[in-house]
Amino acid sequence: MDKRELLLEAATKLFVERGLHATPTSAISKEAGVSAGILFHYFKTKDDLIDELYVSIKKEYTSSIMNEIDKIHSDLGKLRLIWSNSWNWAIDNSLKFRFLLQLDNTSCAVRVKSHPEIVAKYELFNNLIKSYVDKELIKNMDTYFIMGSMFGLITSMVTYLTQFPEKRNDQVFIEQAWELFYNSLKP
Amino acid sequence: MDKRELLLEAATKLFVERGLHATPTSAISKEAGVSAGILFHYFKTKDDLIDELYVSIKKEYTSSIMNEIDKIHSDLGKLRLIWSNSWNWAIDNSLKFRFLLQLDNTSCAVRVKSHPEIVAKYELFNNLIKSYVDKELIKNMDTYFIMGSMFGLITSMVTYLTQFPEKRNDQVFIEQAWELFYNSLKP
DNA sequence: CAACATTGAGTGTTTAATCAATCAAAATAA
DNA sequence: TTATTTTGATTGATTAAACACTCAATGTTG
Repeated sequence: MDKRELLLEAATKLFVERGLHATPTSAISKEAGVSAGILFHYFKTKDDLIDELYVSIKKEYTSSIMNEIDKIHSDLGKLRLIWSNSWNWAIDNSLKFRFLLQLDNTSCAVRVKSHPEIVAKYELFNNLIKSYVDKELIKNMDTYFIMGSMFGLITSMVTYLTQFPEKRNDQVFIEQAWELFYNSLKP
Repeated sequence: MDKRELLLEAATKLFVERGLHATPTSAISKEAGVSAGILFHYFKTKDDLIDELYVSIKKEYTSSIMNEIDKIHSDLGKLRLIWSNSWNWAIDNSLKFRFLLQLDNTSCAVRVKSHPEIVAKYELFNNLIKSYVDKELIKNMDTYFIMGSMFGLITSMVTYLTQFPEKRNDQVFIEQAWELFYNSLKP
């Protein structure tokens, strides 16, 4: 198996479990089952590994948000799909999601928080929101504020579902959470 | 001035600016303007310092939430005060708030995330929400989910206001943000 | 064989934590 | 009051361990 990928996976796990400050590169290579030296063959430095890991996960997440969006035609349906894409990805990839959360709140750690591909995905989403505002489907507020509160609600939903996993398939809960989200946006 | 306090302040600043993994104890004592050794006079280990810092900040935050709540008598007024107490504290103490965010998303780092005093404050808040649910003032959902989404929205509001500080005194924005929050909770 | 992947012992540096030595101030004794 | 002792705060040089990263040697593949 691809050792680079093994290293990234091991790093994700350990960074989330122990934090950046308590995961030496030696622990990462050990967890990945490879030699200590090979890490520096694939990543120039530990910080480079962190950067690349962050960017690759963020890409994966932002890509998943718009998944199958073209299959839905109603505006509200699209919004609901984005909502469910978001929290489903976050729960199916909770380690990766928690890694993002951990790093999004430091000014440091990741030197490259934006990346053309990621920015483009955000722009796509932002434009969709803008069009919804124009159609008066949602509140007329700064679209970045709207995006932010959506991510805030998704984070809280993921935190909650991580604590109570049985609720994930509880249709009543899912419906209520969506309503909570959508009501916050309605004009 | 109290050197213990100086150390905690310096640590907050550096942890947020550089992250836990990139702030040696020597940097903390230097920033605080004290000797390297004194840190270990006040805190047994670096991890102890992190723990104590987390608990003290969390206490401060949870205490601020209910500030002057007894001066307001209407239910909705209380909820709105809690909302504004929360985001005002977070913005007035943005370093401390970002430190909390940073650590709340790691399973590690802080070994003591709960503390009787903190838990008590949460319970107080939780009971208030419960009474609101009973009065059908807000949605009938799990109160912990409601609390969580409130913190999610506050976090996003703080992130936004940090980026656009001029909005803090924009009454239209403040009103819209409150409405966004309250609409998400209305039955 | 050539090119690249992989190893793990080795290197120099940084780190948390210690500790003997000062210092200031308070408590006690004369 | 003054002299003496005790206490705890404070220092910074020191230490032992942990760390990121290197590299010569070895393996693998086409």
